Amino acid sequence: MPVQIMSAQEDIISPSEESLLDPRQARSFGEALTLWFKQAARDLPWRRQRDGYRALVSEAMLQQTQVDRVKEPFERFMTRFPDVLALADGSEEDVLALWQGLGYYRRARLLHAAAQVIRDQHHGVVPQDAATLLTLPGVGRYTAGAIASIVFGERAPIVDGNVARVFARFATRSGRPGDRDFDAWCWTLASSVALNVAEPGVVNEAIMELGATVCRKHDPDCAHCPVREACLARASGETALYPEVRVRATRTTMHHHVLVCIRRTTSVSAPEVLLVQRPEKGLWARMWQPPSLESKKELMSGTVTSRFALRREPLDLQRIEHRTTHRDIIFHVTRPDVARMTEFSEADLLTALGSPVSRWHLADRLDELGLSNPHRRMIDVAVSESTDQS
DNA sequence: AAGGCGGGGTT
DNA sequence: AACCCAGCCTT
Repeated sequence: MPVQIMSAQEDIISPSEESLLDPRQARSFGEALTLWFKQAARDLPWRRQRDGYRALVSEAMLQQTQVDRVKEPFERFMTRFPDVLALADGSEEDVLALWQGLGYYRRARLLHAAAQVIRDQHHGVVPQDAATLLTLPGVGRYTAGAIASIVFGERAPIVDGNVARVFARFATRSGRPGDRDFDAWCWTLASSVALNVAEPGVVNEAIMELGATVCRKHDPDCAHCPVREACLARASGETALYPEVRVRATRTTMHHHVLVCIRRTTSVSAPEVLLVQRPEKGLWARMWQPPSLESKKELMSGTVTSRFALRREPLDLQRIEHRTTHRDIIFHVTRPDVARMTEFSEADLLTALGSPVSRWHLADRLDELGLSNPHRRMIDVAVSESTDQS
């Protein structure tokens, strides 16, 4: 008998539809996916050896980040912090540096904090059950369920973007991810799967893998889907209609007026760049960058130079556009003439910018610190041009 | 419940 | 140019 969604009887208190796979159908669904996964699974770094720590690190990196972008940073991270105690004892600066380029840098600090909780409250052993994992910083119900089920075999459900897409198509369920009813339906369905299949961790990972490689958002490869016979969207040719599109946040534009100061203490020494640490909260929290002013609108050149405590016009101004999901940032990069560096007071400059924490750092060792990609790039450009001139 | 949080690949 | 991604935390 093919796998089919069965509607549960109406709940008097909650009239919202609750769909469940009955146990027999869940087992059939899981069996098909298990067989498929065992021959179709990609070779990924965190799958080669399974343990709680590797799962914790990989799942943190994979939050809202595509698999291909995580492979290299994961290997780097595991080399530098091979176990949870090494991570817990590491500095936040090193952790942020290793997170370079991954984005959503708060994840790095939360992972660091989680490692310290594990060291201090769990005898240095990564918890193995979803309920305890859920108490760790940066670990939500998806991450807790993923580690508990995939590594330790717990019957814990997981729903990520892939799972939601597979379920929505399989059952032609209307609604959009992020919508309360839709999300609750997904978690209910995931629970009925986890509770009834032989290997819940394998099936959980298989559903995600299916969503990532076969049941793709665009151009799904239904011909190679192990559950195509039971998929309602496939039957009606409506895979493109599920799930419904998520409502998008509006994007705002910000202007960052950046001063890239480069010095050489002697003519032969390597160049150094002046860096400040960003505030505790907000964009690129506690990461390093050249001093800057941020504003909604572009500041006049005179305003910038006076606020920067510079008496003369800067030599050049480079415009760099950087876009993220939530904002467009236009960097206006000013590079003071090295010969004029003595004409302003570094302390006055930093006071004017409200940047209490600063340091001169070797420009060829930026990989020791956490810097955003655009800041790293603009420093590299400035250093290479200053080297050309000398 | 809604908004903030990166960056790059894909369409 | 717009979309999305192995989500989570804060307000």
